[in-house]
Amino acid sequence: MTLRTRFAPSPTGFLHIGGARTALFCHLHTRHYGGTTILRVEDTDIERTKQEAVEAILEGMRWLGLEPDEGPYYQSANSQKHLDIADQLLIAEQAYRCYCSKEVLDQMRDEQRASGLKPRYDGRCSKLKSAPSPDAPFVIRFRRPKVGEVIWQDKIQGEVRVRNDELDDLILVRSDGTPTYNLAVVVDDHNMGINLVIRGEDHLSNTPRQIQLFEALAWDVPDYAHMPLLHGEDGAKLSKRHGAVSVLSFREEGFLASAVNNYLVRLGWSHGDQEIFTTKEMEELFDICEVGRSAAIFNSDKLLWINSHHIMDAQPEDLVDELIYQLKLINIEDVDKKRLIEIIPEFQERSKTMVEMAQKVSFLFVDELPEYEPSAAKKHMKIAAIDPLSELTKRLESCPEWDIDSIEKVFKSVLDAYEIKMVKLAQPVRVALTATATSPGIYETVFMLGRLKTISRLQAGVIFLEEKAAATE
RNA sequence: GUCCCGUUCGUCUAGAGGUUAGGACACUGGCCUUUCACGCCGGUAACAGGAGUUCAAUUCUCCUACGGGACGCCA
Repeated sequence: MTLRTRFAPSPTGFLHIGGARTALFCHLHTRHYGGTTILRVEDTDIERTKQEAVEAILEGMRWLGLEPDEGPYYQSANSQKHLDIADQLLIAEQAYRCYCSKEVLDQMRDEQRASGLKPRYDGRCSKLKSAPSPDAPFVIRFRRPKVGEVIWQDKIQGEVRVRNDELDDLILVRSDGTPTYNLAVVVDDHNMGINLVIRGEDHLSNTPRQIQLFEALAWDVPDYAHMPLLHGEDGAKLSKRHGAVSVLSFREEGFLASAVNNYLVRLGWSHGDQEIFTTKEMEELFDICEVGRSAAIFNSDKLLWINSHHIMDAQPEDLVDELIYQLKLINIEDVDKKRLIEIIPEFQERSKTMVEMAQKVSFLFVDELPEYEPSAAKKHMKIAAIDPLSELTKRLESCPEWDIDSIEKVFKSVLDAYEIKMVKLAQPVRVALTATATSPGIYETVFMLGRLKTISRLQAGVIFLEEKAAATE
């Protein structure tokens, strides 16, 4: 039997990091076993459904490379099928009409809570022979088994048992005639041939009810795997309030999709001492059965570290589009892609994010360098550097070739002529060329910048120093 | 409140009835060095508490504490 899994988000907002993790685990486990992934939008609550949300979820999945093999299907498109099943249950007396108003139910729950009971429907309408009045509004409730228990072998949680008397008769069809989530899921999972349900642990308590429904309908019960939740830094379930931002904001912040996936897969799952995984490795190695049962806390430091490794390990060709994207955000446009690919290797092990990389390469593309960073200027732009710097400028200007070796020779010759150490020359040059105290190797920096910009920035550096010297006299 | 689940360094995790309780992030000392990084070597740091089973428990059982989830005509 081939594996069929589904990711079933409700379209009420963007795809956040917790949802992404569920989608990822679904995707990886299914790939590992050569199955089929299905995306099904759980939009049975029309009120709360937003079309933009569906788009946002899709976009998030696309970015992470988690596109489903089938779908998106919309649960609302199957309403009639859901209702037919409800009718079938009604006829078989496995369901009944309940006429209790919301007020009555609220009051009942309040009373139960007050006397220390678990709030749940007491089944008062289950024995009703007829409607209290001909046009009384009603919901359809499932007549659940009262004795015994539901037991299933959860792929993550192990054996789970729930006594039937802990449960109540859940609503299958609302008073407005629309099917509820619990009915829809069971019918759709069955119709779509889903044989493994991977979802968050917050659904654990729905599972026994759904199993009861499967059994009442004499359908095969799928396997279940309930993932421990991902918590925010404060230890509570992720929500809009604590950092459950759209996964797409990670792209904005310069994270690679593969790094985000890598980070998420290590929350609850491990493979020996390995920390860095390519997407391919994850697909080969991951198994939902190996996932642990305790919740993890989101930690951005580790994500950052993993991202830096994915940047280092990437091919420049695979980074260039993200770099262009980030450069645009800081108003650097129309850069030559080929040139970018050539310079990227110099920045890969210096950038933890693509945002950082964009900042670090920006000195190569701007016409006007910003003011020198005060601390860099103070530390390295010393008056003593005037002569070596202007001499270097001259020699670079007349250097016959423009390659790393020739540039190095010019530097060495200036060093010899003035009997100074490399730092004394390299750092002032770096500040003059980049306005900062950090950059790739100085020969590489000079080479990448090109002769024209190098010479003019060095000249500007000399002038800066001369003015400083004049001012201190 | 009721039901369910969880608890190994600050964080993510490995681990087995007997281990110097391993790795990673973060922090930190050093090396490398033209800067920043990368890399390398080292350091600090954990089995929530209490009973029981056992020659032996952090590992098995129970209780407590703490944390989380669920208790909707939401999904």
